[in-house]
Amino acid sequence: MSSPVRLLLADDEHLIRGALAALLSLEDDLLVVAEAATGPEALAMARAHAPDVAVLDLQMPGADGVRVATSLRAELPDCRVLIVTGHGRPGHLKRALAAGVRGFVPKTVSAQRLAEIIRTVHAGNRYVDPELAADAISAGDSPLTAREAEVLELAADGAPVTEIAERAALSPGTVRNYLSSAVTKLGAENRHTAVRLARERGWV
Amino acid sequence: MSSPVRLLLADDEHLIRGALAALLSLEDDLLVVAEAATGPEALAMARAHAPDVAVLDLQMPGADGVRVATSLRAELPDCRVLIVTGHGRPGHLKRALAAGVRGFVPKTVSAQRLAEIIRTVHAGNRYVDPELAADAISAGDSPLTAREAEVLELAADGAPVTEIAERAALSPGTVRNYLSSAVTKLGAENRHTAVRLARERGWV
DNA sequence: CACCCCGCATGACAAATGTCAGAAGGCCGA
DNA sequence: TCGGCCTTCTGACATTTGTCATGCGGGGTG
Repeated sequence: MSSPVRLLLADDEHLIRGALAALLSLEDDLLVVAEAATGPEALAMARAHAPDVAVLDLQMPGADGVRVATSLRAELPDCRVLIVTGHGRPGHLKRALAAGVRGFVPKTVSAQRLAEIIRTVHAGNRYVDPELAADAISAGDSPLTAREAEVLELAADGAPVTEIAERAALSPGTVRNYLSSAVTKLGAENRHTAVRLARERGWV
Repeated sequence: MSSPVRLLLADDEHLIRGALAALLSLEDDLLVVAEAATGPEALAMARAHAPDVAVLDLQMPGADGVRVATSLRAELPDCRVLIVTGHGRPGHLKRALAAGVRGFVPKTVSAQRLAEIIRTVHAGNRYVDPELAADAISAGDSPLTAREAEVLELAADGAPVTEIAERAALSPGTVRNYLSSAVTKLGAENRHTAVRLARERGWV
């Protein structure tokens, strides 16, 4: 047999990360060489250990999985990235693929499946959970322009228009226009439902 | 040594549940006798296997951990309940304790710690994560009246006042008054940030 | 019983928000 | 080069919120 697949595991929940490390170590062609709890930590660990495959949680403090994947792609092009996620939003998948991620799976898979998928990814193939893929396709592309999405994101935590305008360095009137067009494009009643809809589709 | 502690594991993420089961099985005084992926399933499994300790995820489809705990308390008073959660909101802890839960820990603990805590809970003691406990104490009690909380909850998804009024069978003016007082009590800028704050503190 | 708080309501006012029209400059593809 | 789209702005308007004063009835507590 050839040398084992060297893995980096990143997940902020110690319980999951530890358990996963233990389970994957049972497979004798897999070897966990590093663990991380945050985005930056994952990056540092990757630099230090140059793993074959990085298994990243999508939601982590610091920088999310996709962001880490982007940096990784630049710094360690040989390191394949596999993203695991609790609740898979359609848009995240698209972003992940755009960032050069090779695999995207929900946490509902079993450890056996995950081990197989790690091997698939390591072999240079891609793997995307069929259900998530179907969701992503049916959700379609975002109808929002870059600015509309940006302004909508700034509106996410309920900030008033003046604050959004400040943070986006735009005139308040412009902000309201973008918000208005985003709301109509999404078929929402107001900016807040618009934010929710965009979130659900992964467009923010 | 006495007979092992019989465990029920409930978590909707197969990956975590399986990994956890494997890890806890390594401890020779712990025995996983049942697993479940949803609230109702957890309940059915508990009835069928009468475990000593039920380890429940807080967020599960069907019925959340606290709901399951309440039912369990009535049907199987001898079954101790331990809740594990990803993001621990202060209010959840309070609700859980009120439901007779014996332990409450975040998923950031290690499997070793979890095993110890399971033993603690099985021995009849309680265990609450110190950090979560501190949060809960500092967050204090909800300053909202029942109606204020109700209206705030209905406002959560960005519905306009008229719709909230309809759904709550209240006059629109009354709704606005409740919203207004909730907003001032929470020190928020508007209803939406108020909803977010109340969510963070577990008051909705 | 008087008092106070809560639930519920109304009315009025100021501020924020949603919507529309119009206009200027930049960039890109036909 | 022209038309179309995106970005950015302004001004005006209707609607929705947020806030406050005030009123009435009910359920406790002292």
